[in-house]
Amino acid sequence: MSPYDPSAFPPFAVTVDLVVLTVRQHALCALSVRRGEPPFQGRWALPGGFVRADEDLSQAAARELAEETGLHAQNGAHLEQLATYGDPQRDPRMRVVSVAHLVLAPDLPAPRAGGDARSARWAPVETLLAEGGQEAPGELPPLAFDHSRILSDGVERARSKIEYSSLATAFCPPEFTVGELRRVYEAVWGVALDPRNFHRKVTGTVGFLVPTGGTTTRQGGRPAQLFRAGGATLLNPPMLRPEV
Amino acid sequence: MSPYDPSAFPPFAVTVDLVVLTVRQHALCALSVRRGEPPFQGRWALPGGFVRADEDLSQAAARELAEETGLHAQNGAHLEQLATYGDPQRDPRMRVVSVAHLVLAPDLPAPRAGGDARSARWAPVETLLAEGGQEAPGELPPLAFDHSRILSDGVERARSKIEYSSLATAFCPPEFTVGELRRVYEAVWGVALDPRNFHRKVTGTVGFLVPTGGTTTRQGGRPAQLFRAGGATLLNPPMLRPEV
DNA sequence: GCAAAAGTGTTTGATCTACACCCATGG
DNA sequence: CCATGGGTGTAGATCAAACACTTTTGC
Repeated sequence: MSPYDPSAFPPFAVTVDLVVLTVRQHALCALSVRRGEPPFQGRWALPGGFVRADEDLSQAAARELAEETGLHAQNGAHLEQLATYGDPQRDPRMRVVSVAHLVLAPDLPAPRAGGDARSARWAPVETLLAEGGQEAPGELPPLAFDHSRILSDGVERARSKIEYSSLATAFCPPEFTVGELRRVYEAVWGVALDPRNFHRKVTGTVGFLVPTGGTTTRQGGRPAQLFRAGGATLLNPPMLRPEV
Repeated sequence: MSPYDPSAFPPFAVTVDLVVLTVRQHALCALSVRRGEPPFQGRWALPGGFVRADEDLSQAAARELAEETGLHAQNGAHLEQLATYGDPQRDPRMRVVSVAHLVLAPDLPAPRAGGDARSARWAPVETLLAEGGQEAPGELPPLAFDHSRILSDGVERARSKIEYSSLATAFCPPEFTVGELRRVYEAVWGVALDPRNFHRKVTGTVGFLVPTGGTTTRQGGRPAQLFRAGGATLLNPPMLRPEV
């Protein structure tokens, strides 16, 4: 059998699933949607959907993101491919290969899913990934399909990538303070960082932050300088993540 | 339209493509195979093939690797998923989504493709990625499909991953010297490293190298200690890649 | 002996950590 | 005036770069 005989390939469905992360109230949160139909009806899952016949994978991811959250990737949010999941048993109905994407977004957007706000929500990743044990009120068992695994991989990617890239700024609004950026790192890593050393580090890395000239006191205390993300995408030297 | 209506999804073919890297004669080389049929007949391409109906993606990659090279992933070689490529135009015949995998292998194996040695070969990645310009004798235009892009992504992944993991040992035979490991880094990064500092660094990182007790003079000069890869997979602190 | 590669020691500079200290606002 | 967060200075530890030097083999 020729390896490229078009009549010989088994048919697959291809989907994109989205790990959409944001930082709210000092916690790393992910977007989840409630499934309205079997399988896993009523369970929480990652947003996603089928790739259309004429769409590239990243286009499909951006479209699903806009449809399910109103977020547009070019508007500050960051979108990248995460990994692909193709276990033959991962969907009980048919053979589905899912190309997961990772989105890092600022806190601004309120979730919406087809106009039904109750069927989409932000939840702390610790809550979504807590398996077994008693659930908090309103919490439900692990995510549908293999979405716990996908979410876990996405969180791990985000945690490691903010070490050596400027991606943490994708969690911030267009203008932000050093303290706000530090609280992003603290929320994503789940650690406390020294504010003094953090300030010196990020302001000393050329191309990371650009002062806008403005200041704000929205965090209280002495007015803080406002910054925009600079052009640099790679941090050298990297931010050091404290030992656990 | 329901997003999970089984009758509504467009059909895709799903393949795995392999970026198989090794170090030979102080150069980073990739495995390429000559295409025997259209499209791109006669051109070089990455090895790969269709995912079968009952196979996981990593199983398919391991199977293709064994079929096309005789390499077995558990035998020292490293296999990991790289990225997925799904441009609607990437294959002129039909909609194909390819899940690329990255393989790092020691130099030992001679390539074979269905018994036909002439249709598979190792070539320096610089040669395979050199686009345009005059080709050396026996060289051909860029790889088929989007395989130049895939190879380029795989090389970039390997270059960055040996910084902070012990993966460089996957390029070495089961027992190797510090100098051999250093020449792996030099070939993959295309730089010269200080042998003294390199030696101190790798032997000082706990869990990276385990001395076997043996020595060898296969590189000439004073006999060198032989090592096996230790259990550690993450290098902390990382190997520092010199500025270009 | 000489070339070649292995391995050790030492100096210097960069950088991270920890913490003392001052600054500018709101209440 | 005081609590709160923003920002600077500085001493010690740690680590990497550079390079002089010794060791052990093959020829």
